[in-house]
Amino acid sequence: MTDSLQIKTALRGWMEAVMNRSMHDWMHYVKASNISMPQLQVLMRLFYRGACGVSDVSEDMSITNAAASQMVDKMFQQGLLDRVEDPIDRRAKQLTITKKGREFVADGIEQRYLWINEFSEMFTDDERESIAKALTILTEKAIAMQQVAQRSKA
Amino acid sequence: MTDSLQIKTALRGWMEAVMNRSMHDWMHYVKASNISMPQLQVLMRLFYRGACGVSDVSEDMSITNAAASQMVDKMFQQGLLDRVEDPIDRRAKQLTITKKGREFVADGIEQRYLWINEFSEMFTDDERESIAKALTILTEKAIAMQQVAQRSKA
DNA sequence: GTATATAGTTAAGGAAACTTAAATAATCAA
DNA sequence: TTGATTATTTAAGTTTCCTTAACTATATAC
Repeated sequence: MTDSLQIKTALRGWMEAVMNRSMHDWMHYVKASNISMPQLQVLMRLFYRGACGVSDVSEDMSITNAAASQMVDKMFQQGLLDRVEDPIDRRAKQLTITKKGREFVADGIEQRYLWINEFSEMFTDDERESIAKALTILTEKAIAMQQVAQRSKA
Repeated sequence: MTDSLQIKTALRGWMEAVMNRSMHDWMHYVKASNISMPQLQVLMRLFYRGACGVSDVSEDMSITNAAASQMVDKMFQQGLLDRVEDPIDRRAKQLTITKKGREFVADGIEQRYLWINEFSEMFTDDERESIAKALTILTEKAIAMQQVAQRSKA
């Protein structure tokens, strides 16, 4: 299990180095726009995980349904998301991200990843190959794990 | 430059898969406490980059000095940071994170990284070795790049 | 020494994100 | 069909974050 400890340590080190910067960059991106951090959280949920209802938002963010409803309404009026009646359960609403909302998130990702371009130039060819390979394996497993987690929740 | 593209893609894939989860986890951790997201940002700055003045906080967060001063005062009263007069320049204050503040951040990191422990069990021994090696190189360079960026700013 | 710039604080007020409580409307269970 | 549950909304009010404007105190330039 020494190997397990080694990879844990390596992962933590890497995450620490990169997370702060990334979170910081998001906050700046958000501040420069007229979208708030909580609103970004809603957009991210819709961007990455697709349509959901108002109460899914409130659950995701640990706020009351009332708060989620108000926020969603504001975002609807700003054209960041669409809100239509669920044809199957007419009490519920289906929220989907709009083109404008999707572009906001995508541009944020782009901007945050500018440093990746710079960063990527810093390696030798040997390093590049092994790093790309390692990251690919990591990413696959991370996605797999996330899917399992989501399925077991539903 | 095809190799450069490959590593860029791999990095982005990894970041996308993992960053969201991590940011989401931070927000939950913060919401469960009585510390706000902006306050966490201040704590993170002090935690990772050490002591600074009030105007460094306002610059870091892109808010006015007045706003920073108010927030710092609230956090001081909550015992999250210390605020003493700078002996060299008596107009300025030196802000440092307290034990309580440091523990809050450290516990957040711990909690957020629980999944890393689970995640780390998912690899074969071969994978572990190459991944740990790759991540170590990545982390070194990331830290080096950050330090250069900070020095060029000062 | 006087003027100017810099670091921080205080006051007043606005906008946003919450909360609880009460209401509406659709679904489900009997 | 009646009663209970569920999804969402609305209203009223609180707290936090932030702003501008005015102020204090120290440092710096001449």
